[in-house]
Amino acid sequence: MSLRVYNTLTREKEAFQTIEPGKVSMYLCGPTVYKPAHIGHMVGPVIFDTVKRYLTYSGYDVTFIINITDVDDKLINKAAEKGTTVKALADEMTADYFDNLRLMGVDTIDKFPYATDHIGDMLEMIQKLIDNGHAYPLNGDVYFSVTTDDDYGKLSHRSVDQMLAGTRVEANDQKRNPADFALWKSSKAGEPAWESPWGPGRPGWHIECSAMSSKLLGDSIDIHGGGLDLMFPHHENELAQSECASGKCFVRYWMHNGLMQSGKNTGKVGGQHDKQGDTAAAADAAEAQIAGKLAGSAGAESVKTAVFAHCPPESVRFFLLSTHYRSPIDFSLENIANTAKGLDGFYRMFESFARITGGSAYDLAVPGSREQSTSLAGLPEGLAGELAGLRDRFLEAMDDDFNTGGAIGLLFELRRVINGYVTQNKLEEAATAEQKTALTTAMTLFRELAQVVGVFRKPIEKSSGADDEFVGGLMQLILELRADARKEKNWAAADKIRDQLKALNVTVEDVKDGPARWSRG
RNA sequence: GGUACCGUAGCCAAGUGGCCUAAGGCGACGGAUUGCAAAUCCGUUAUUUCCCCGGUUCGAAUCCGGGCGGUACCUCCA
Repeated sequence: MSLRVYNTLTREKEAFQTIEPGKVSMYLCGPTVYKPAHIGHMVGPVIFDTVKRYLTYSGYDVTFIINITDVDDKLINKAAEKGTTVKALADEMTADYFDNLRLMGVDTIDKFPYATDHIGDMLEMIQKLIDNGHAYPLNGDVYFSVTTDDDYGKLSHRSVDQMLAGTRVEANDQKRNPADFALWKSSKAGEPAWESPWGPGRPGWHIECSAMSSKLLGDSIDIHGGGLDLMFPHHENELAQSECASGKCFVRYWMHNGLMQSGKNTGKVGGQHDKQGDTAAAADAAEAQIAGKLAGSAGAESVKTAVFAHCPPESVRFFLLSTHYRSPIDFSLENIANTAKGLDGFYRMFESFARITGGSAYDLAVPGSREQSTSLAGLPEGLAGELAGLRDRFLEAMDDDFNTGGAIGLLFELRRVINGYVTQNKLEEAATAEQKTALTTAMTLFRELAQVVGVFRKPIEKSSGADDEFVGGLMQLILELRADARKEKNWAAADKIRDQLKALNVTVEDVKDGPARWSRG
């Protein structure tokens, strides 16, 4: 079985074949950095980070780029509103975006190009489009002429006529066709401006992605990703510009992820771009609600304060990946809490592993490629068979258009197999060297597959309270007193201590021999 | 109005022509274990069924048609 990818252009799953053997170029539309990142901004990066991980694991050499759009009308307006400069605002919001990506475990991006660093490339592309008759200047602006492109509309599968049918188009426009879109906009006084053959101005939306993609990855790339909301007009326009400029196929596989929605308050919470006026307003409203619900305060707020304060980033990542990337996903605290409960079982498995082997599951040397996958030789036959079967199913799921939901289901099954091995052989009580080796091998395979989807890579920060010397000492004392009571079969006292601690959100677990375990939260 | 997507158990969710007498998680119930718990393991939890109605097919959750319900997009400039 080999990799198949759903291509928005053809609306079909296609066998994955790269332009250059063994190499993959990926471009994902990043944010316009005019406000703090919201939870919807994290969807695309997490998904495509996972796509890159799997491609890398499968042996490809992947180059992955996410752009930062740091010049745009909204940015200009917002900066003016806040009494700051466009640059200062963009820098601040970019830093916030990066912070959130890091917390989500998104760290496979090779480069974040900034639109303002590539104005020259954009001017070049615009000039080329004018030269070959696909664009025309008009009063200091430059427009792309959609009627010169026979293919226009092939991505979103609609014709220019259809698009105009439902919209109120003001006819008193000098554009050749109402559907023509701006490549370059003349600037008004006080606005950020760059010199151009058509006078001072700034790039239109869309051109930055075309220019940077072709500059950094070449005229033809393998994968272009983004939220479903970007399919039209953004990607359609990018596609038109790029192919008209280069005369080559712009993108082999267009991949669009579903958008996040917020429970009852349905509607878009956010794709990767919130560049359109009306939808941005709707997104703001939805976002304000979420932020309000989560943080107890209204208004747009960064993910790290609005969301991560309530649910660990790993649970959010796991949640995003537990459904198919093309499906919409409902964001709610309840759903995340459900996911978090599932994760707890994995963390406990790691703790059990540490008790038995004396080592951390996180420190295992994990194979980074499918070819060098963990060897199951020497394992008990039944165990090896089960693990091998689950690995095959996991890879099959990922090969089928990155079915992370199915793959994560297999992670749960893997957990059950490992826990079963531990329980059946009573490894917590005593384990032979051979059994420890077998357990370590099984855990290595688990981590190998988990890192493919980017989870369980680092120990989570657990506020167990054990790191606090005072609390630790206190707990030790309390549990010793309880152990004494249990020795005397004074169950009333022992249960009272355990119940009262439970009321304080401290869970006590008795262990057959040795001190009881406790955890907080 | 146009263009798409979606509708699987109490909830989340995979599966998109036969291996489906439909993964997995959460929850619930029963058992092992425990002084009792917790954790873990085992079992049960959609049983002419995959929103409804028709059709294609030897065979459909999966394809086609029609309903019903939900969602998104139809830019910038003005």
